[in-house]
Amino acid sequence: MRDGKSHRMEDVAVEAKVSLATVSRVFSQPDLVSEETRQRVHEAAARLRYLPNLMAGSMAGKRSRIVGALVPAIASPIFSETISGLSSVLREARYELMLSQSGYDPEQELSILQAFLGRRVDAIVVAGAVITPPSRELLLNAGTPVVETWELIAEPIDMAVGFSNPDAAAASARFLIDRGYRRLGFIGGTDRRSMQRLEGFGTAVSEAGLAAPQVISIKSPAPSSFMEGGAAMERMLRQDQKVDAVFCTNDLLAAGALFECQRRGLAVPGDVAVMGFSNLDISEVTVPALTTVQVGAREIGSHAAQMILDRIEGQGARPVPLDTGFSIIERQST
Amino acid sequence: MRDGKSHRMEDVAVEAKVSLATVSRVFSQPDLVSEETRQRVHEAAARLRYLPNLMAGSMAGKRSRIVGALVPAIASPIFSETISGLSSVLREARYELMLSQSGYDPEQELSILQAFLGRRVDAIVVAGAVITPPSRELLLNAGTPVVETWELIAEPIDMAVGFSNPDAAAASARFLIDRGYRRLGFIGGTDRRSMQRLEGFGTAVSEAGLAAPQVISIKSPAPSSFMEGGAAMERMLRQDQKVDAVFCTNDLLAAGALFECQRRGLAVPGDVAVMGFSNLDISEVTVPALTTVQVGAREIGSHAAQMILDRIEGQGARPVPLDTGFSIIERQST
DNA sequence: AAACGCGATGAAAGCGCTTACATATTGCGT
DNA sequence: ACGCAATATGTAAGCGCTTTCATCGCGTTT
Repeated sequence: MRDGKSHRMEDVAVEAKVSLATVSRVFSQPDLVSEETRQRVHEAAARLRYLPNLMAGSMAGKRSRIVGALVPAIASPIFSETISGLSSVLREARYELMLSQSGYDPEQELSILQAFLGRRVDAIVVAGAVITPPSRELLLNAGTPVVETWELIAEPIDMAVGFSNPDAAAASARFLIDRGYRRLGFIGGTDRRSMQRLEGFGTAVSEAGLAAPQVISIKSPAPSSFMEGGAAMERMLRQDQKVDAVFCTNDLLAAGALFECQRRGLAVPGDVAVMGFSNLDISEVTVPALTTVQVGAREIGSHAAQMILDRIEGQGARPVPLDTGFSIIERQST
Repeated sequence: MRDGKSHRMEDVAVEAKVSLATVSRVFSQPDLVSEETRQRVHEAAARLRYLPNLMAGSMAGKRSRIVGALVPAIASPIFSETISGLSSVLREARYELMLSQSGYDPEQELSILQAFLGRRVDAIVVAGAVITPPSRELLLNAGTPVVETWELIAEPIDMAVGFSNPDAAAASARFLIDRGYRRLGFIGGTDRRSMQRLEGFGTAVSEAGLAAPQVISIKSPAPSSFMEGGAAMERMLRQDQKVDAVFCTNDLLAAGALFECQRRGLAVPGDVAVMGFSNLDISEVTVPALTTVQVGAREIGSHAAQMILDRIEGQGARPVPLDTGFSIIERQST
């Protein structure tokens, strides 16, 4: 420990009686070094408990081996599988994840993206974030690879991996209609993805020749809590137009709605059917278990990571948006 | 854009007709620069869309302004509030969060900590991780500030913020006993915190002169899913010794257990009471809502962040472990 | 035996910042 | 009017790596 500081590559070089450059090669391009030297260097490094300073490495080399991920809220389970998938694949490739939450605030969003760029992350993954025009422009100018997820953006900034929200919602509507439900309700937020789902849902309903769905919009910036689902279901039930099935834009809302029904002694699906979205863990265990839409949250994350790696390591062209699809999982709530 | 690369401080210096050092000062110690120059530099920077390279800054200065956080699983809601609290406070102080998951694997844990140290993070926060001896030794030698959370470690590596798991569990046992329950069950994992809770719980039960609790141990490395709670409850009910109240080491297990009871038509709390731990969102909305133990998950995170900041910015001495306490929240499930 | 190619190593020039330290400028007391 | 402390700015030495380019042996080729 040189005077309280950790050892540098040069200390290892001295210890192993080779040059600084050789030590560097041992760690980053081992084939260029003879077996014997390589071993000597490794021993010296171990003796000194040497840990390469990757920041200095990033500085000299071109890459930081850090990927920034931006989510609306870290504590929301909606995106956590995606982040987990992202993290796993990145780690394996020796990249690290820098994570930040915007709290649905456009200014925070911009400031976080700036911080990421300032740290010269090799890529940025945006999980269902707002992406306001200033943020968009910042990213377009920066030239850093960007992956937008959870939707198939019409004009992505760069890369995209997700599924068609309108299609998934339309399929859900048709599913409910096929099951015989006729008076549909829709509970969702006001964010872009919710609106897209509403659009698809509404279209499918009207194509089936049914009355437009009863819509309960949750104004909260974070339309994803159990409580809000419960409150929305309460409003839904208070309406004049009675519904026989309610589609919620995520499983948290759906579970909240389901619990609200239980609290009121309503039978699900007898009195009203409830359908969720995302296939979170919770949907599988409630009683009744929730019919929902599987969207491969984790795969979205791992694909995003893979796209980034392909782009950085190979110099592959920009891939087309990747459609991860969706499928409806039928359970007992419908 | 110098030939595809982003601008450097020197470009700004030229544009503003000042020296490199002055530009640096404008960004890091603005008081040292005259109002007029400062403005000129800011204008030049804006004109060039200059974004300071914080990595280079970290390299030259002493700090990376990055904090590493290690959790067992990113997708587990148990620690996500803690991480969120951590992230919020750090961001405000212009620090970034580097997040990684060990997947309960000691080797991963070690490798992640090495990666953090290699990146010269300014501090490391460990959220209820395993901390195997090799990891521990690594951190002890590194000299990087470390915060261990979610328990009051006897000999922390460095700093600690959390609560007494045995005490919290003992209080839970006494709570159930006070409510008249006599044949208690305990559902938990085999990780250290679960074991501590079991110990506290058992002690309180025996001090009350009751028979030892029926224990169902979940061997899974990630003892935190709804499914596991359900399976454990099923085993519990299949035992000879009948129980009238079951304490679960987290709300996910408790909710899973509750749903299992619903599935079997058992009344909660009539036939069996269920109590959880952590006060996750879910505990508030199930029917019946779960009695649980509030542990201030988010505060643990924000306190950890504050400790780190105090330590880094001030040169405060190592603070004593911070006890964030706990409190029992009585709801309808008991 | 001179010329050549090749693998292994070293020397040195950055990467884009921060920060002493040195050097002007300015205002002020006397 | 002169000296001195501030105040403002510039100069240059790193921070710990990566990487190009040059060098040095040596076994081959003709």
